[in-house]
Amino acid sequence: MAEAGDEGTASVEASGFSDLSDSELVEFLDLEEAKESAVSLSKPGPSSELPGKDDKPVSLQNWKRGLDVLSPMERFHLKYLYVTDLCTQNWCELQMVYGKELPGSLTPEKAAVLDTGASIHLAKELELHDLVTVPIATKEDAWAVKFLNILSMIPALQSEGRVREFPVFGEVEGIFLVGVIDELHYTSKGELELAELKTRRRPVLPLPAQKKKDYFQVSLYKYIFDAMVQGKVTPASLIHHTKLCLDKPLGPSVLRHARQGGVSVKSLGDLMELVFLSLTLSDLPAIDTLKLEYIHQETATILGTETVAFEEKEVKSKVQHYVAYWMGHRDPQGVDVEEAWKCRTCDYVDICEWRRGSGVLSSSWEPKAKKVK
DNA sequence: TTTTTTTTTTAT
Repeated sequence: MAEAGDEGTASVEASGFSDLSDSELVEFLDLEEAKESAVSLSKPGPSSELPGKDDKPVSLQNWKRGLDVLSPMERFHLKYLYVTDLCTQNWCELQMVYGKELPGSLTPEKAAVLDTGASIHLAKELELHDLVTVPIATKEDAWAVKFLNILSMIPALQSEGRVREFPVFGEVEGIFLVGVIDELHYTSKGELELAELKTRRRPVLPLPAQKKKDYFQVSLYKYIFDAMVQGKVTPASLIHHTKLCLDKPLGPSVLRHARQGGVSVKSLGDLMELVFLSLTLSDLPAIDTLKLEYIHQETATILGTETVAFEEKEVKSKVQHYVAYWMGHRDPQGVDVEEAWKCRTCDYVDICEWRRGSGVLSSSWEPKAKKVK
């Protein structure tokens, strides 16, 4: 399968400070506020002497306030979301928001666990097919590679009965979602099954809260995949959300890869039409079953296998609720008090507004508060 | 914007 290489990324990211848009500047301001909060949380000083409150020019404050009307989609400059964004949102909406605002920082410990998981997934994929790196220069190239993958995976699924890393995309409740299905295969009964592998550092099954998140993830995949094979995800919708330029010429390495794969295509538009036809005319069924498998990273012991029922109504209403945040129809929420234990693994626990606002910081959380008083 | 990779710290 083809992998998009990251040629050209450097020049994109090297854009100068002058390119900074208004809302990007606001993000920096927000960041400073967050730092202030963290400081005042750990060592509260005399409240009237908090610095910097009145320093900002009035015009700047008004400007900032005006930009508050931007939806999170606009504020973060997002054209679409990843399936896993909504899953993180399912775990804790505020944690997801902080992750978008302050990207990057991972503890080495956590990074190592993620890395191991990624390697196991890669090894699984390599069992099924080779990987080819295709250098890309534009987002059009990147999507072209994705399309070429779909074009080769559909016949592979129908003839060999199994593929991994199947790309999915489509509009759900007004928002465009993009993701990758871990594995699709036909069972002995001839049913199309989605299998999602979850590797775990410790040899125990996840808590219900995490299982719920995983159920939601596979449910979203089915929702989008089914829409794709039913012709509900149109090239027009794809173009509308991703703002792909059909007239931008594809890179030479992408064209070469297409040719080698037996796809004679001259433009991205051609390719999209081809994908649409292949998806809808290949007799691909909707996904019949959703399976999750949990294995131990170190020993590869199977910890458990679960089959999930697809509850369309429930998935839809959850997505509607999450989308309401992204569209700016409501503020983000933290976890309920009974799920405050999630905060223990959260990188943003020190700056989290939710914890201060909802009484979670009361005696049971900070026994010190009692002593001090 | 190339998606995803996975959750701790015990002892009661």
